[in-house]
Amino acid sequence: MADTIAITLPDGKVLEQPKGVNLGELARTIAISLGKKALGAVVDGKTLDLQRDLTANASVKFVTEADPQALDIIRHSCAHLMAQAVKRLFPEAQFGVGPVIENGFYYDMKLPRQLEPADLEKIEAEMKKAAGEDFKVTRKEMPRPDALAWADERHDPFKRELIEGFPPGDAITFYSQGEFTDLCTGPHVPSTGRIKHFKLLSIAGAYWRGDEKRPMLQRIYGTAFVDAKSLEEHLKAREEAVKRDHRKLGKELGLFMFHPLAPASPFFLPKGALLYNGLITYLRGLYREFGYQEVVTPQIFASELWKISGHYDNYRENMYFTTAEEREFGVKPMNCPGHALMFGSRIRSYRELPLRFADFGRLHRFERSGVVSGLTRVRSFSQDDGHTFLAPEMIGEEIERCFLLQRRIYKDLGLSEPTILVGTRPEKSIGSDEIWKRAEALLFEALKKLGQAHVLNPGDGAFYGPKLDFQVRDALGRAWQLATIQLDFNMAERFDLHFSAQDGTNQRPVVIHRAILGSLERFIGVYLEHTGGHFPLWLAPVQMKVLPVMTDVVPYAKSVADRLEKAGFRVEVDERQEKIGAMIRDGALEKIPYLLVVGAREKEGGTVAVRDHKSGDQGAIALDAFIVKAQEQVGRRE
RNA sequence: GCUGCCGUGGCUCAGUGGUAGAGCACGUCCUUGGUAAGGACGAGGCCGUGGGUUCAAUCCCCACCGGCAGCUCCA
Repeated sequence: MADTIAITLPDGKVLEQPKGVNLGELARTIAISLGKKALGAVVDGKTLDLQRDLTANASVKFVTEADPQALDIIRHSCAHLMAQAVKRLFPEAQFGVGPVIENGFYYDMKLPRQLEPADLEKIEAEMKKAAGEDFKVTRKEMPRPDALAWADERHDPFKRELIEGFPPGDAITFYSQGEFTDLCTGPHVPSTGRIKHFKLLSIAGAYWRGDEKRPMLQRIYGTAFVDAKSLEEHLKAREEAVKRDHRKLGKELGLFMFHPLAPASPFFLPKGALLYNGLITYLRGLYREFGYQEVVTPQIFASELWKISGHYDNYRENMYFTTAEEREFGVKPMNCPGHALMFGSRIRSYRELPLRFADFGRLHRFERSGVVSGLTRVRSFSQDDGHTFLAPEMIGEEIERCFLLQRRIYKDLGLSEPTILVGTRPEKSIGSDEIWKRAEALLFEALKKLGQAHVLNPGDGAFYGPKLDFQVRDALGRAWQLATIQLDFNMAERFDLHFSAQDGTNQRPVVIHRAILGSLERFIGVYLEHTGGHFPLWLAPVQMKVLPVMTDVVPYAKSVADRLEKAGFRVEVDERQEKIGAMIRDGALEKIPYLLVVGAREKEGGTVAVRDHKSGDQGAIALDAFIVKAQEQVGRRE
């Protein structure tokens, strides 16, 4: 009985097999077709190669192209295939790491010369060749000294470093395909012929081990899919994403611009300013509802403030400084210290709490030149910033309030669900264990109460308290933090803030920092990509444009625009002597929600022929009726 | 900041060691047109900036400025 094992299949069937049965053979035993289709197997929850043997009872599910694990296996093997091709073309190549990432894979390598885009095609061609040779992929374990010898023999210091980093007792595994062998834990496809649908995408630099003090390697990004259609779709989606790039849309729609004399600092053009201020007006309405009081605070503070707040020690290299009358001043990178000064400017009572300050103040941060990008990472911006000063027992309720505000705003703006990251206590932190535990528990409680999905990000809290970050992705799949809710047990201490509690004692307030859109700039960037520039009626910089069919009706078009303006809409009239088709085309390209065509017929009947940017020609409707409908639509924030 | 790439009319982009082109946009004129581009003519460029190589540089080299991708960073 020791020489057989029981294998449980996904359908519950149990197979008795000799001990040491090979997974590939097992697949063929179950069905010839499965033997052909299988790429690997999930054994007791772990994904393994088909060449592995089973020595104990196990539950086994074979991975075919239909399974989600297939993609990872294929991509990882594709990274190896790429390395094999590179090694053929550049025998001196040294390799770093080549992992699977969200939409593909990459491999870092040191090459004798800089790669050019044309090289990708050559490498790809070589990959196709190696795949066509359909090498069997074999796994073998090596003792540590042999593994190190292998790395040295290949003159591959990076691999050597990786091997040295492994725990001494562990088996070190290698995978070979044809003439190529690589250090790897696998799993991999059974043979290179199984990798069919792939594409190399880009070349970039990347520091060895992500450390900017270590050498920079060349990184090739690529992707692979199980079938041609998925690959095609993915490549197409990438192209589409480029069309939605907010920098392109912002230029095309005349929303904002940049100038070399103010690097990384957006200029909002009239239409962009309408959008910007429209968002602020909207937020102000909510602030009244949610109990925030807006304040206006200085732009520049004496450096003493930044020494109190800790920015001078921790954040100085990201700040702008100036000296006047021999006194050093710093431009604010954040609003919180200013708010702390306001809170501390007089004796505070528990009756005033929670005290909520909101601030749209302009912030400046010196971001390193390589990190700035469009509206998503800028040096001059404004946040929908708010700080609540409150007694510790109010934290739970206040967090919930922040959540309600966030949900309301994201719903009104039609944003997709953000990923919520919970940053818990980092290694370097201040405050007692008790208060941290309590604060973290309160965050989790609020998440639970509201049924919010979230991801744990252990140790990612601020040094002064735990936080929630709300992440969304831009058109190119890059993640951006928009909202944040942070608990702060530090500020009251540093600024010596206190309030008179009900029992007559002085107590330290806790501070909650929160921003819902994050920065207006970044939000507009992400929102542009989210909407593709098709803003809802209530936010559109130009909500409607009146198009006269011929010059005779321009006066009527103007009177229509006048009525609409009086009804509160942002309207333009196309007075060019163009054909109606051209006006419609241009209006559509400007992504204006409503185009109102007026000719003799409309003038006669006091109507407008409505063209909805989503559904096209809607026919004529009385102007009054249109105004009512549009106002209702604005009210619904559609 | 690091690695690489890029910088030509307002925009999108061709192009060449002998001081420049297209389409769109713009202007004028013609056209009075009904749901995604009517026509003709015209104006518009220190070819990012500064050095160098050369008889000659928008083109080659260097530096700087700005942008893009990735890395690192985002208290």
